[in-house]
Amino acid sequence: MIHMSAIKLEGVLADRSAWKARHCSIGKAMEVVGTRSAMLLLREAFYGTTRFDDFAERVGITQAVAATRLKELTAAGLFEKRPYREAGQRTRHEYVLTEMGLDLLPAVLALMQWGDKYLQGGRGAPLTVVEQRTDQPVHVQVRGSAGSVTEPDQLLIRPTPRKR
Amino acid sequence: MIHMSAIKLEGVLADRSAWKARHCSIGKAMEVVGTRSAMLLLREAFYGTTRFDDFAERVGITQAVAATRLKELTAAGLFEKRPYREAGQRTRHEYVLTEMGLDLLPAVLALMQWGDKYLQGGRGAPLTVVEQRTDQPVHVQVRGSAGSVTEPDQLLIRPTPRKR
DNA sequence: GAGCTGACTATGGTTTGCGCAAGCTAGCTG
DNA sequence: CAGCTAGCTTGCGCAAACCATAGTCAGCTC
Repeated sequence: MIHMSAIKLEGVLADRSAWKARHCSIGKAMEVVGTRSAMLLLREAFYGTTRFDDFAERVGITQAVAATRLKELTAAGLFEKRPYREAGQRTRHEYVLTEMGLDLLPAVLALMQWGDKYLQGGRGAPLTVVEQRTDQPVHVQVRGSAGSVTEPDQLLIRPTPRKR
Repeated sequence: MIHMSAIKLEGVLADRSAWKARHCSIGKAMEVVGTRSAMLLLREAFYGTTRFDDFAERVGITQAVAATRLKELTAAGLFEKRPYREAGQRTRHEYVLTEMGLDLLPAVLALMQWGDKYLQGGRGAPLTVVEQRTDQPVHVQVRGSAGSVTEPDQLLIRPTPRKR
C-alpha cells in the first residue's frame, strides 16, 4: 500500500528542511483543546448541556477537572459564563458556547467521523448526524470554494501573502 | 450574544439526562491523537516528512518523545514503518501515512482553520492551503450529501439504526 | 578498522491531567 | 434559622507527557 500523497509545498516552503513551522495554528489549537476532557466538554455543549454538574456527570469526569477545564475554555473565549434565573429560583450560572466555540464544530465532527470509521471495531458509528431538511447524513469535507471535494494530493500550501 | 444552537437530539436521545455517551468516537479519537506531539507529527507527515530525525527536528520535540509517539501511532495503524534503500546506502526505515492516517486530514485542517481564525492574534493564517486546480483556498465544511453547507442548528443526531 | 550517520534507547527530572474523597458557601425552602 | 442544593474548591496521589543530555548500535564509507 503505497501512498505518495503529501501535500505540495510552494515557494520558500518547498525545501521542508529549510523552514520551521513556528506559528503553527495546529499547535496553538492543541494547546487550547488538546485534552480529552476539553473535547468532550465541547461535545456536551453541542448536545445542549449548559450546567456545571451536568457537564461533569455526562462527560464522566470529576468536578475538579470540569471546573479547571471550563475555566480555561472560558478564559480562552470558547465559553461564556452567564448568570441566569429561573422563576422562583436563585441566580445560577450557565456555560454557553460563543461563536469561537461553535466554530470548532467541524473539527469535532471530523474527529467523530474518523473515530466512527476506524475505532468502533467494525460496528460503525453509534450515533448518526443528519441534516434536518433532507434527513441525510452529513460529512465533513475539504473543499475548494469552486465546489467539489478536494483530494489530499490536489492541495498546495504557500505562505500567506502579507499586505503592505 | 445569544446562541441557542445546540444540535437537536432525536428519539431516546432527546432527554440528554437519560443516556450516557459510552462509545463516543470523539473520546476514542482523542485517546489516539489527543496529544500535541501526535497532531504535529501528523502535520509533518502531511508536509511530506518520512524520516525519524526529521520528524523530531521539525516538530520540535525530543527524539524520545518522537520515538514513543511514532511507535504508538504505528501500532494504532496511522503510520506504516517501511524499510527502504537508496542506491549505495544502507537499509533505512521511513514512516508513511496509511489510509487511516490520511483520513485525519479533514480534522487536522479543521483545527488549523480554527486556529488561523482565533489564535493568531489578528494576524491571520501564516500558511494558506489552496486547491491546485483552481488556485483557490480550501475550507473544511459540514455538508449534507445533497450539497450545501449545513449550519449547526440544522443538525440532528439519532442512534444509528442497527441491522438484523 | 576508524569514523560517520541514521535511528534509536536510557536516565533523570518537571509539569500537567486526572481520579477519589472531602469540604465549603450562598441563597432559597420549610 | 436549619437544612438542602448547585456550584464549586482543596488535598492527595498516580500516571502520562514532555524536556535535556548522553549513550548505543548497525552498517556503510574511506
